[in-house]
Amino acid sequence: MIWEGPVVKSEFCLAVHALIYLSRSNDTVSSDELAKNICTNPVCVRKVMSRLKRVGLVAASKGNTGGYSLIADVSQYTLKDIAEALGTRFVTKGYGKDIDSPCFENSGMLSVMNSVFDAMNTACMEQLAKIKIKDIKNQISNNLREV
Amino acid sequence: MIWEGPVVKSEFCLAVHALIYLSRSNDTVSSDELAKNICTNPVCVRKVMSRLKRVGLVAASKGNTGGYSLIADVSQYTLKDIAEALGTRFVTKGYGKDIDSPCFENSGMLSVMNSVFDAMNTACMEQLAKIKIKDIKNQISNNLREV
DNA sequence: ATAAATGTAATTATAATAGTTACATATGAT
DNA sequence: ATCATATGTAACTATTATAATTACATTTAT
Repeated sequence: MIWEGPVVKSEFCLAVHALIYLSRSNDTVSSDELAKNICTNPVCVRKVMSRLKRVGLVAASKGNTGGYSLIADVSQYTLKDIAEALGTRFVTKGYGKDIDSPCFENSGMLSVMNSVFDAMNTACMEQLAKIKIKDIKNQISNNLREV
Repeated sequence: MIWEGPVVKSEFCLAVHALIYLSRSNDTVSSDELAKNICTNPVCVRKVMSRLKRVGLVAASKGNTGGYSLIADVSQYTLKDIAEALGTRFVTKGYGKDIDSPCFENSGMLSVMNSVFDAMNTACMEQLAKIKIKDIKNQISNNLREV
């Protein structure tokens, strides 16, 4: 059975962080090591990484010397690639929590607003398509230099 | 003292819904009536409407015959106008919940990701600038016709 | 064999959001 | 004047969403 829950922003961040960490390592990296570096939990790491693996963004190996590693040069991947791999939605659907309330089911308001949220989420994805992992890495090193 | 909390998506929806309701009414409308129509709470309505009032999108009057009413024709307002009036952020900042964790404060990762979120939120706003209240009203009536 | 890794279900803990209560203030109607 | 009824907003509670943890099955190099 495969885990198919909704994927939220923090998992997107985790993925970006992990991919950059992997790109700096020559060896495979375990979920424990990644978790320590990202200040999160190994299980959260594995949940995210297993999704990246399914889409072919990373390789995972089990056993004593196992862990995660990159398949190709990740620098050219865009943030959109990552978001799509995870199924992240930055603007969720739903009219607050009253999705099934009688006020909306007949007014059409819900579906209209949902299409607005879809359009916004698409706009987010287009924005992410402009940003490559490489760009994030460059900005980080720039920041470090300033410090 | 003025309420300055974070404004979330559901409050944006509430505002859109309320403005459309007001545009169909000739009289002033109380928060009770609006709440009933939007399936929410009168206090939530008042919190949102008081923000719209501060920006001049609606008028509010107290007393026996009081309530909310439109100042000008709201049809030409865009959804961006409403979002800005409320201070709604559709893509929040912050790297999950670990904003102050030691993993980010020195890496620059947090500020880099925050600028990504800012860019996404701006993209959302630009998308909303393309949509007028009038468009939402038209779509609703179209939907009603189909039913 | 076994130690150590991933994969994921199930549970618990925490944070974000929505709803409610309470009350101060204002105002039109009588 | 007073009274019923409206907004404005703080403080609290309830609910939902998200993150972290526990547990364990599976895999694999040593």
